Amino acid sequence: MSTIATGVEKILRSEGKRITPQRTLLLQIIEESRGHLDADEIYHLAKKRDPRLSLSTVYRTLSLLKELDVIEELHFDEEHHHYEIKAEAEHYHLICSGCGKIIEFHNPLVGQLREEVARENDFTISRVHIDFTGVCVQCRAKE
Amino acid sequence: MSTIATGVEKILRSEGKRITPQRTLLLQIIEESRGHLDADEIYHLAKKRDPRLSLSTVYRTLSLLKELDVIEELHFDEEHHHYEIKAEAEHYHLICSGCGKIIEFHNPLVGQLREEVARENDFTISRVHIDFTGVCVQCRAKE
DNA sequence: ATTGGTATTGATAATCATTTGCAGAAAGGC
DNA sequence: GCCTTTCTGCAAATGATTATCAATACCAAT
Repeated sequence: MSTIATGVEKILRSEGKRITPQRTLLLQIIEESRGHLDADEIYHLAKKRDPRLSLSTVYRTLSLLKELDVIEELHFDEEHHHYEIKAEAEHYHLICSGCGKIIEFHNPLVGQLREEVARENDFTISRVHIDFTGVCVQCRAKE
Repeated sequence: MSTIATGVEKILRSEGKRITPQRTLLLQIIEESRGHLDADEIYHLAKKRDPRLSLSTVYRTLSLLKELDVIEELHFDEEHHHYEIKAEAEHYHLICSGCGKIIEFHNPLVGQLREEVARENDFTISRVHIDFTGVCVQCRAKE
């Protein structure tokens, strides 16, 4: 059913990995909730559907999916990491320091920036990581 | 002597904080080594000059200097953090995945990008965080 | 200079997120 | 269904960072 999950099954198979209910469930959780959950949140959401699930499995699955390039690990200014399905289109994050809300954005200037910086520094850039921290409209109104 | 250290002393005093040899030493280390050290590296460097120094003091001083906005804590794709003197001019990082080298860069496009994104999303942006991961010339040659 | 009050230190234990070892459970090719 | 090998769950281990607490040392006022 879900486009991403079926694609991932192929990748798993081709790597000699197995398709287990835990992996399927975790992938669903990450996919459905479209966004930026951390390991513990994923664990609790998944546990509602499979109470026997262990946190180790969450971490192991997360690192497997990361290896397979299915999800991406995000390092915001926090102690733990967040994960999201690796989208086709690159995007970046806008984080509200008031409410913690995370907004994704795109902008063509990023491409230009990337090219310029690569040229100026003789670098082959493979990953772009941009996040802006600030205050959203709602939080600004509250202050 | 060092411009930064003397400035920091004022800030410390005005906050009722004390100036201790440990703090002075740690600030020197961070300042001298111009760059992106992690807590443990700072600890070992400092310990050479003051063998009685404890790791706790390193962490405490680091978080104090961060509060005072003297240094900045960087979150690269690693488990631990890196620290650097907060430069007047904002800059961003280019990280070589081959040798770990970190290059700082500036680019006027960043300002444009920031403005556009702020306007489009109704955000007041206060911090910009950009890092590009890739391969430097030297490492590319080796492959 | 001495003192006293409080911030700071070093050593150690505690915490939090994440990882690992191991024995039993279960995919999936035969 | 069987058998091999990967996975899982649990518990214990790890690595980075933070908290505790008694001892020490700044520094402002005497």
